[in-house]
This record gives sequence, C-alpha cells and structure tokens, in this order.
Amino acid sequence: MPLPTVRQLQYFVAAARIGTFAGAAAEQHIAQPSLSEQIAVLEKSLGSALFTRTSRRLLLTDTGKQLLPIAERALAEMRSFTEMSRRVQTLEEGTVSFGTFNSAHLYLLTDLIREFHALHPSVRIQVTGLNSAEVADAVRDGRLEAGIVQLPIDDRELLLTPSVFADQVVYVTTDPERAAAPVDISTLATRPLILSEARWSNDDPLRVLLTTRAQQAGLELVPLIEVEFQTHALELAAQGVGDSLVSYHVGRSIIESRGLSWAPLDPPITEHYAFITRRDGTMSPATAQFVRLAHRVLQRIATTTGATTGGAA
Amino acid sequence: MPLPTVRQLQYFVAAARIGTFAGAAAEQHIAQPSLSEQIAVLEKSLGSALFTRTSRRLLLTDTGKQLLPIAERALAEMRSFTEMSRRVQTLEEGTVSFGTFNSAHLYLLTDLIREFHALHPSVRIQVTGLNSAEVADAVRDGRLEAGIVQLPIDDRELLLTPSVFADQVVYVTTDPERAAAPVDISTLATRPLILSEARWSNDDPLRVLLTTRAQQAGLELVPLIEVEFQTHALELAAQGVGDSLVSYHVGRSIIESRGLSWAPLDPPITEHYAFITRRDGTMSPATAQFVRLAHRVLQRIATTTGATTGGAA
DNA sequence: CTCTCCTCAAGGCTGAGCCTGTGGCTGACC
DNA sequence: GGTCAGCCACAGGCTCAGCCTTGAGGAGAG
Repeated sequence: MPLPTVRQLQYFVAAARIGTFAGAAAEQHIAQPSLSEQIAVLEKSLGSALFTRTSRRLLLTDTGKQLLPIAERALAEMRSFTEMSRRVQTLEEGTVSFGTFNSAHLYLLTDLIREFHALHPSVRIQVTGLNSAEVADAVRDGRLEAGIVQLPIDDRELLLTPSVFADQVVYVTTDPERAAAPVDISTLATRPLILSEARWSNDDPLRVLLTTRAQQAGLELVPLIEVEFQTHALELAAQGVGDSLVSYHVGRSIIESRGLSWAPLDPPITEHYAFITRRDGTMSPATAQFVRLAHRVLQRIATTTGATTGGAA
Repeated sequence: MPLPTVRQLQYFVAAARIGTFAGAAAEQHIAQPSLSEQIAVLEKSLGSALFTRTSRRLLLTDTGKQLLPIAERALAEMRSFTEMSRRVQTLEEGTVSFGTFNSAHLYLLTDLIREFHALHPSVRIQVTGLNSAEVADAVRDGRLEAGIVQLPIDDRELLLTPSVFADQVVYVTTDPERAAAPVDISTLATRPLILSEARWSNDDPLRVLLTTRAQQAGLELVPLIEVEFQTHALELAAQGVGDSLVSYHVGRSIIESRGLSWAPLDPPITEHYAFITRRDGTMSPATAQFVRLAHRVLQRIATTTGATTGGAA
C-alpha cells in the first residue's frame, strides 16, 4: 500500500476546506485539472472516494471525513519538521554537547553555563567532564560535538584550535616560607606531596614532565598521598597534611579562601588548553555558540586573574 | 519554506536507523546515489545538515537528532492515513448516516441497530428521525447518506429503490364491534377520531388520500383530537377517548398489549416505503451495509407479522 | 601497501505532475 | 425558456524531479 504524497494531502485538505476543486486549485496556485488529477490519484491509491462531486460543491464521503483530521495532523508534523530545523539554527532549540576536563567547573563552567542559558534558555546543555584523552575519543566517534582539552593531544580526525587558555601549575603549601621562591624539582622531591590521581595517571602530561625532570636530576619523585580530586588534595594541603601541585585557576578560590601560599615551579610548567571538534568542523549552532562563549569567558579569566608570580593569599 | 517530501523523510529515517546511505538505499530498493541525493536535497532545503559523514558510518547532527522523531511521527501519520482508509472500507471504522421516519424505532430501529452494532462494533451509527420530505432533503444536500421514506416522494437528485416495505393504515378502537368489518370513509366520518399531527400535516400522503375520499363522498373529515405522536394518539384511544388511525406496524405492539381492536380501511390504504440515496448511489460502506441489513430486517417483519385482516388482540 | 567500502559527481532516461484548451453539466438569472 | 456562469472531467503536450549506471576519490582494515 503506497503512502500518499505531501502534495496530495495538501490538495485534499484544501479542497475539503474550500469546498470546490476550482477554489482549492486557485488557493494552491495550480490549475484546476492538476488538483483534480492529484485527488483522483489519491482516491485510486486508497481504493475509495474522498469526495462526492455534486454539481455545485463537494461533499466529503465518510472515508473523507475520517481521513481529513489525519491528513491535517500529518501536514502539521511536516510543518513542524521544517519549523524545528529553523529553531535549531536560531538557537531557539537544540543541544549543546561539550566535553571538558573534570575540574573545569571550578572556574569555567558555572559562569559559562549560566551565561549561555541566559542567552538561549530553551537549549539543552550536556557538558561531560572527562579527561582530555577521553574527550578526544568522544569527539572522534561522535558522542560529543566539541570539547576543551589539555595540550598536547592526539588530534587524529580532530580539528584543534590554537591554545585558548594557559594555566600554570603551582606549588601550594600552608607554609609561606616554602612558597617564598619558585620551586625546582630537587626541592619538590623533598616535600611531602599530595597529588591527585588524575594528575598522576599514565597519560597525563604533568606526570610525564615531572618524571622526566626528576630523572634528569637523578631523583625519584614519590608522592606521600594520592587522591582522586584536585580539590581533595588542596583540602588536605590546607589542613597541613602536606603540600600539593595544582593548576592555578583550578585551585585559586580554595587557595584564597583558605589562606594558602603558592609558588610557581622552576622552570615554570604551563598547561595549554584548546578546543577540539571533528576534522570537518561541523557543529550544531548551539555547540558552536557555546564554544564561542567559552572562548570569551576564558579570555576574561586570563586577563583578570593571571598567575604570574607566587604569593600568599 | 517548502515542506519535505514523504520520500525524503523515509530516506532520512532509514539512513538514521541503518547508519549508512548504502544500507538504507538497499533497504529502500533504490540505488545509493539516489538516496544520497534526496538527503542532500532535504538538507539544502532545510539549510542545515542532518548527518555528518564519517568514513565508516553516519552520525546524526543535532538538527538530525531533533528532527528524527518528528519525521517518524509524520510517517506514522501517513501510514495511519492509508490504514484508516482500509479500516473504513472493511467496516472496522466509519459512520452510518441514515434518516428514518419518526416512528421507525417502534418496530425497526431497535433490532436493526442492535444487529448492526453486533456485526460492526466500532462503527458509529447516526440515525436521524424526520419526516419523509425532510429525509429526502437531507440526503439531497448531503447531511445524510441514505434514508427510508414513505412513497410517493419527490426524487429529484435521488435514487429510489422499489418499495421495500408495505404497511397498512388501520382503524383502532376499544370497541370490538366497530372493528368487526373494514371501515369506509363515511363510517370513519362518524367516529370520534384522534389523529397524530404529523399524519395530518399538509404534505402527508394519508391526509391527501383521506381528504380526497371524503370530498368524493360529499363529506368532511374533522378529527376530534390532534396530537403530535402516533403513540400518543394510540394511548388516548386505548383509554377510550376516541378511535385512531395508525400504521399497523407502528401500532402493533401497543394494540396487542392494550387489547385494542383494529380493522383495515375500505378500500384499504397501504403505505409503501423505499430507500433513497443520492443519485450517484455513492454511500459509505457502513451506510451501505446498514441499508442492506435494514432491508433484511424489514423483510423479516413483513413475513412474520402481516396485517392482512382486522381483529382484536 | 593493497583491498574494500563508502560517498560523491556526471550523464542519460522515464514518468509524475503541471499546463492549456475543451466539453458537459447544473443552477441562476433575465 | 433561453442564456450565462461556474464547476468538473478529459486530452494532449511539456518540463523537470528522481532514478539509474558508471566512475573517481578517500579512508580504514588487513
């Protein structure tokens, strides 16, 4: 049983509403025989008349009466199809699909999401917190549309923007003395270090860098305590259990509120972050807008709160 | 903004479900480039991509994700369109639209409707009780599909079956003596008559006939009482207020239950009934079936309970 | 490095869908 | 009662949408 065409439904509904084929044809901007023909084709494919043709006007048959509301619903769905497409493009609808590193909420996500939502209140926002490699994988195979990752990153199949944000790894301690000057690797090796697990995992750039520096200095860097989250490591440091290494912007609010001291490393370690998308660069309007806004928020953060020198809060 | 075609939606949904254009094309029994082209046309008309083409498989864009359920609903409506047409033709759905004279329920409609409903339980039944001229008008201008009317009738634009039912006008009284023999017009003129209003209206065949007979006999027929309904006239006759004229089948159950006596007229007056439809004879399957069943029920009534001679219940 | 699978582009064909023109019917109006 | 106006169906012709086949280009898998 073949499905009717959209045109057939349009003509059917118009004819039923207007009451004559001639009038309906005029409304649809076609010649009357064309509309008659389409109706005839439709009736033939259904095996049942839709109208009884009287000399002056059209009457819906019982079949026609039953089918009219269905045709109207079908056309309404068709219209909502194009309408929804328009809404997605104008950000009245849609979904942001974005991946970040776990600690992004500490300085980036709250502002970003709040501001985006204020601009586009009907757009759904799905932000997934993963590590950079996982974000890259998710973007690669389409589970996410875009993300922000720490460099360097395996960019097969991906489009990578230049670095959009730089953060400095800083040494944090309760003892202002220990934060009086930049900390080198040999000093670091003597301190009781609390490191967060994510930062110590195998594919973490910071771990690779610290290990390399330690080896070059003939040292071994053994953390006193390893925990899952950077915030947890900072909390322990604040209570004097040990010292910690943390990205400045991640730790800034805790450092300030708990009166911790911090110092850059020597030589300094700077983490660079960039946006990734699929290589073809296609993104939904919602995600594209989200990325643009993220860029602006990151620039604002970078200009207002740089970590250029060590100090105490 | 042009509406998508049904084919475009089918291909879109198939491609989204299967995950490749080639697979979807195979499922739709078309060549792969044809499907690719339709998707491209759809995307162009929307001004937005639906899929991101990766080397191995397809990914829905955000727009595609939003539109997929709408497309599926639209197609479901399309399918239910043809499905509903089928159901109307197989009497799984539909509406009977039928006009009868007012008193038909007294011997015809109850059985007819009960039996029809038992056979086709989902079909709606709209039976309108009017006088024959009104039924004819309603069929003429499409408010009803068919009806049963008393002959003769103005059959402009109508298709009239041969008489399908004959009923006899009988004289009804509480006095067996008065019903001992057929009643002629001069006798009738001496009796206290209770006539129902409908039967006395200007375009009623019975009124015309009685008036003609009376005039030919040099008499005037003046009813003692006129009421609206035949059943009311019969009730008054049963209480001895006067005598009445009634169609036999209309009055039969009341005559029998109230022990009334009845006699045919002399010469007898027989009312003939026939079915009418629009001249082109088009009826919904439901109404056509209803008419067929009405025919059978009327034949059953005629053969089991004829009014051939007068008598007392 | 080759093999395979997919997308995409080009060229050609068929028929769906549109047009104009015409004839027949019916109701309205003079 | 004759004419006119409005509606529908039918016929013939045209155009392009949608399909096909063929072939090229690209990316992952073995």
